[in-house]
Order: sequence, then structure tokens, then C-alpha cells
Amino acid sequence: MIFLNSLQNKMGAQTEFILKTSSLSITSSRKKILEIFLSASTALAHQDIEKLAEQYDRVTIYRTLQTFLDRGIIHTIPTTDNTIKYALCSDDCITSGHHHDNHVHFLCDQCGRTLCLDDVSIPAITLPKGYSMKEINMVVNGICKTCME
Amino acid sequence: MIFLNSLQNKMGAQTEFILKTSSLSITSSRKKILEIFLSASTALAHQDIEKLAEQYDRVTIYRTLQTFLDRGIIHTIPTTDNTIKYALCSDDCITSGHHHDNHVHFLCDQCGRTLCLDDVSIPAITLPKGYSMKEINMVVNGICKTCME
DNA sequence: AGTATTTTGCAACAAAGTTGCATTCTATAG
DNA sequence: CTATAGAATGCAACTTTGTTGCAAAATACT
Repeated sequence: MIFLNSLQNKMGAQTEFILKTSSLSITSSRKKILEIFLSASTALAHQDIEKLAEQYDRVTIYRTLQTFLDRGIIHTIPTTDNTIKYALCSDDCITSGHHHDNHVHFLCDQCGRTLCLDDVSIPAITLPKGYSMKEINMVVNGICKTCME
Repeated sequence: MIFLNSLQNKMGAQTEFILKTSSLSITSSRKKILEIFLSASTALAHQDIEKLAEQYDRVTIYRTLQTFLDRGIIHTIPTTDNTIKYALCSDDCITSGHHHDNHVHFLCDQCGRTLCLDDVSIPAITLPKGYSMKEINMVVNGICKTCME
């Protein structure tokens, strides 16, 4: 029990730190949604968050996610199936102010999970003359490790 | 006038050929939507097609796009802004039966257009052990050539 | 041309996302 | 610790997006 409380306190401290760093006021919905991201092993769709934070209004979740996106706390992962998934930015991503997420994302066609392949970095490409690059996304579809077993 | 008719005939012949190749029956809505894709220089959202083919029902457009996707006539391009864009597959993509689109897509943050960078191919990556790759997508955000000028 | 099959449009519905506004909560100064 | 300005939330109403069933129309084929 003490252990659990300590864990929660730790998580609480972490969420509050993230919010303060981004100069956002600390509210229970923001903390809750951050906690969900911190304890999630995969990227989450809006719907997932709605289920995990059902005490909050749908609109609040929309607005909170938008706020987090604006501050660079989370980022979106494009998927081929017309759903947007959200994931926490890595530490350097948050502190540096603007978003640059350099790893490949993996979408499992079987279990539907979206995973950050932190160890697989996006290779450099050369754009045609006249194009300026701001962000790059690489998304792989297939079967994940867990589903292959 | 003769020239225009000839152009339309040419386009008509092309659309009918594509439909026949995919063993789809030839209907005016399918031809119209194919024409839209053939004359588009960029990838199109469902909404774009709705506007350009407003004589047809919304439902018909949904179903037609789904049919084209199933047959590999078009493919989707994932974007970070929660919209799906559709683009014609290249010739070898259609004839080979299943989809493999190996070029990078570019999304202009200024004009909003989605472009196929046919000359930029997606570099190979190595997935962690246990993962199986089926499809790979690479999408770059930035400012396109036209908007830079 | 006649007919089986496919496609379309309509209507009704479900899901996803947005907006305005009154209420509640948070941060901060005194 | 309290008062208060400003921000965030919840609610209601609404728009947009996507889906489904079914009757009518169009297409392909004999």
C-alpha cells in the first residue's frame, strides 16, 4: 500500500513537473491524461483515452490533447486506417520546445497496437530541389513481436 | 472542340481500361472519380472528391473509393492531421495486383497539398527481431517547391 | 431484348469533432 | 488565508464524417 502510494506520488510529481515545464495550469484532467500516457506502452487513440478517463467530458479530452500537442508534450502518429494515435514525446523532444521525433513507428495489423521503435531511427533522405523539410514520419505496418509468437 | 472531345475520349478510354483491368463494371460515377484522380496533380481527400463529383451521392463516393482501394487502383497516404488522402497507384502497382508504393509523400504545410515524390524512394530499414514488415510509409511535412518561390 | 447481378441513391442512423456559454477551478497578489 | 482575475471544464447544441439496409436503376451477359 505504501509502495502503491509512493508510485502514485511519483507519477503525480512527474505529471506536475511536465505541466509546469510547459507553463500549463495543473488540473486533474490534465494529470489524469498524462498519467495514462506515462503508463501506456503504446500510442493511444482519442477513443482509448476516453475510455481510460471516462470521468471527464469528451470535449475536455479533445481540448487537453490539443493543448498537449501545441506544447509539444505529445505528438501524433499518422496511420493508414484513418485514425490518429497520440504518444508522449521523448524527453529531449519536450525540453527542446519543438517536435522532432526521430524513430520509426510500427502498427500491428493483428492486435492494432501502435509501437514506438525507439531503436530504429529514420534514415536521412534527400528531397528534390526547392523543398524544405520540417518533419518526417515513417510508419511500418505488419505483425508485431508479440503477435508473431 | 475536336481536340477537347479527343481528350475526353482518351480519358474515357483510359478510365474504362483501368476498370476492365480490375474487372469492375463500368459506371459513370467510377469513371468520373477516376478522371478526377487522373487529372489531379496531388493526392485528394474524400472531401475534395465530393466537391469535384457533387452529382454523385456521398455514399457512392465512399463505396467507390473503398472498391478502388480493394482493387489496388488507389492507395491511401497517412497524414498527421487526421485526414486520409487518396492517390492513384502507379502503373506497375495496378498490374502487379497488390500494393507496393515505394516513394516518399510530401505534405505542404502552407498550401496543404499532398504530393507524391516519385523520385525519392523509401530507404530500407531493419526492424527489431520478431517483427514482420508488410507495408512502409514515409511522409515528409514542410514547404513545397511552389510555395517556396 | 430479357434477366440476373451489381451499383446507386435515399433515409436513417452512428460516430467523431466543434463551438458558445455559464459554472467551476487554479494561480496569484494582497 | 482570502479575494479575484483568468483559465479550464461541462453541458448542450450543432456540424461533419462515416455506415447500413433497402428499393430503384443501371450494367453485363445470354
